[in-house]
Amino acid sequence: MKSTIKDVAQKAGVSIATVSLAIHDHKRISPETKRKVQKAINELNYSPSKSARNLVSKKTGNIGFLLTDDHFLRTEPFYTRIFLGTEFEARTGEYYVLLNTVGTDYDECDKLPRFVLDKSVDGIIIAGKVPELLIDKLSRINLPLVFVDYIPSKNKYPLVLIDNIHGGSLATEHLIEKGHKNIAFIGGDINHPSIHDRFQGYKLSLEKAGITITDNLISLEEPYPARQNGYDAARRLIDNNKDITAIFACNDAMAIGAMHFLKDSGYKIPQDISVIGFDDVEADLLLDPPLTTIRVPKVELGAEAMRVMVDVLNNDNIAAKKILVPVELIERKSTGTA
Amino acid sequence: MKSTIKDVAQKAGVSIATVSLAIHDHKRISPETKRKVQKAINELNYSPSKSARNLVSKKTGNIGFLLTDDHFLRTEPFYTRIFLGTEFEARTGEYYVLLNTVGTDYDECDKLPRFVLDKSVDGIIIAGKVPELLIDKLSRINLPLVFVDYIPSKNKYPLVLIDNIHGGSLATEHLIEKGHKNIAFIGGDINHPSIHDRFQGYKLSLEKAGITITDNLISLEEPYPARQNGYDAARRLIDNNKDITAIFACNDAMAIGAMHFLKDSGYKIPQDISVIGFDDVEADLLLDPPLTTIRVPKVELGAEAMRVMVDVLNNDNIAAKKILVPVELIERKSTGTA
DNA sequence: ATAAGTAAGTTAAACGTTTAACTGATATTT
DNA sequence: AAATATCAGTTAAACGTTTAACTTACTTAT
Repeated sequence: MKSTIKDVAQKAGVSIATVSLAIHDHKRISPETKRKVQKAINELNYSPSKSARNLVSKKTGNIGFLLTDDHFLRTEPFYTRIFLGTEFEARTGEYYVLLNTVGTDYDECDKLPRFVLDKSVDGIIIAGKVPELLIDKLSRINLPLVFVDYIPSKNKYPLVLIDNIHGGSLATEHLIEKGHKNIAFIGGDINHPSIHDRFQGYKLSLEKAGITITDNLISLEEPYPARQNGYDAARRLIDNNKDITAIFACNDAMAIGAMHFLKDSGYKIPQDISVIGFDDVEADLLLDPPLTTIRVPKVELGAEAMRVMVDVLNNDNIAAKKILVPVELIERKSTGTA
Repeated sequence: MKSTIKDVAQKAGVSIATVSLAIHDHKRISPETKRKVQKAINELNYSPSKSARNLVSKKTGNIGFLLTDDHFLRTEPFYTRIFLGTEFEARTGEYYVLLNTVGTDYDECDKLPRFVLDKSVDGIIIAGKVPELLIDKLSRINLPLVFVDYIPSKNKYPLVLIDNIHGGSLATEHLIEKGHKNIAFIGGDINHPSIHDRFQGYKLSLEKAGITITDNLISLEEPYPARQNGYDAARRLIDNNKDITAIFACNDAMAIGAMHFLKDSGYKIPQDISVIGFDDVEADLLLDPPLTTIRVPKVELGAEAMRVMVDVLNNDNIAAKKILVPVELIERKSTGTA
C-alpha cells in the first residue's frame, strides 16, 4: 500500500538518490530519467514521507499559531477568522498550521507552548495580545516570530496590523459628514495598540474638521472592550453629556453594549443617537438596527501573516517589515444625520 | 542549543537506548538510572524529536479535521467550536490537529485532502455533511475515520452525534409544561438526520402528552434550514392556523426567521406566541427577546470525537461506537405560558 | 593523443529515534 | 557445584529521506 522511495527507485530502475533528485527537479538528472521516475511515482501513487524529510532537513513544515484562551473562546469569531486565513495561505505554501492557546495569566512557571517544546514548528504566528513574559521566553529560543494584530513592546519582529488609525478616521469622518459634532468615543483597554490607534484616528479627524476634542465625550476607563463595558461606558457618557448625537465605539462588542444601553434608556438609533463600531463581526447584521462599522479583513490578516512567515523562512533574515492591512467603511442603519 | 538523545546519554553516562527506555518508563531500567537520565534531560532541556519518533513509529501524531468550505465559513461558529473541542482534547492526547476543508462539489477528479496525500495524519475526524464520494475515496485508504454531527450512508464508522431526539423532546415538553397545546414545528431539509430526529422528538413528546399531531401545525417543505426559510414557514403556518400559541423551530436560524415574521405581523413574543429554537448560537442572546433554545455543546462534541479517535488509535479495532452527546434546555425570554 | 571538463548517475553517511536481540552480572534452583 | 533465571543494561538495525562525495562515460580543448 504505502510505497517508499525505494519502491519507486526499483520500479524506475534507478537509485533512490536519482529518485530524490528527480523529485526536486535537479539539473543533474536527464529529462528522460525524470519522466521515468515520474511514471513510477504515479503508478505507485507515491508521496514522500514527511517525517523522513523533516528528520533530515531539520524542518517540520509546520507553523504555530498562538493566541490567548479568551481570544479564541470569545463570542465574536475574530481570531478564528485570522486563523482561517493562515490556514488557507499555508496550503499554497506547503505548510500546516498548529494551533495553541495560552492563558492570559501566563507566568514564569508555566510551560512554553506544546509545539515549541517538542519542536514541532518552524515559526510562530502570534495573534492578538499575549503576555509579554511569554514573548520574552519565546524570543530566547531561536524561532522566527510574526505578530498579527498586536505590537509587542520590544518591536523587532515582522508585524501584520490593521490600519487602525485610518479606520478610526474613516469612522469619525463618516459621522462628521452626517453632520455630527458631539461625537463620543468609547474605548476599553486603551493601552492596547489597536484601540490606542483607533482613538488617534478619532482625534485626528476631529482636529482636521476643526472640532474641539472634549473630555466628557471620551470614555477610556473601561479595562476591557467587551459588551458589558460598552453598556457601562455609554451610560456614564450619556449621564454626563446629554448633547451627544453620535458614538464611535472602539469595537463592535462595545458598540453592541452601547446600543443596548441606548435602547434600554429609550433612545432611538439612529434618530436620536448614531452608533458606529469597528471590526465588522457577524452579529452586527442581527442587530436592530444593523450596525454601521469599519470592516477588518480578518481572513486577509491571517493570510498576510502567513505570507510574511513563509518569506522569513525562505529568505532567512529579511528585514522586520510592518504591513498595514486596509479597512473599509460598511454603512448600515445605525448611523444617520445629526 | 537543541539537544538530542545522544547528548542526554553522554551526560547521564549511559547508552542512548537506556535513555529511550528510561523516557518510556521501561521496567528494565532501574529507578536510580531513570533518575540520572531525568536529571540530564532537565539540565539539557531535552525533548525528543517528533520527526525521528514518527519516522520509526510510522505514526504522525496528527489528526486531520475535515469539513466543507461552507460549513467552515458560515456565519454561526458552529463547526469552528467543534474544531476547538478537538484541539483542546488533542492536547491531552499528545496529538496535533490539522485542518482541511473541501468543496461541497467534490468530484472524481478532485484530489484527496492534502494531509492524506502526504501521509501527515493518523486518522481523520469528519465534521458535518461532506460529499459521499469523498467518504468513499477516504474509506479505501486505510485511515481510521470518526464522524461528528453526520451519519454517512455506509455506516461502519464511529459516530459522535447530538442527541437530537431527546433535544426535540426537551423543547416540546418545555412548551407543553407552559400550557401550550397548539405547538407548531418548523423544519427544513427534513432528510438531514439531525432535523429528522428533532422532529421525531417533537412527535414523541406530543404523543406522550396525549396531544394529537396535527398536519397544519407542521411545516416540512422548506429545503434549507436558514433564516429566510423560517420566515416563510412561519407565515404559511400562521396563515393556515390562527390557534398556534407556540413554535418549535428545528434550529436557531429558522427560529430567528420565524421571530422576524411574527414581529412584522404584530405578534408579541412570548405573550402571543412562544418561540423555541435549537443549537444555541451566539446570536440568540442579541435577539429581542433573547431566544429560548436547546443548547448543543459544540466544544464537547469535538472533544468527544477526538477521544473516540484516540481510543481507536490506541486500541486498534474497537467496535464502531455511536455516542450521543446530551443537550440541555436554555430558557430565555422567547417562551412563556399559553 | 592526452588532459581537462562535463553530464548523469550512484554510494553511503547522516538525521534522531525505537526496539529486538544480545551480554554479562547476580541470584536462585536443583 | 552446575544449570538456570532474572536483572540492568548495551549494540546495532531500522525507519525514509537528503546530499556531499564519488564514479563512469563522453566531450572538448590543447
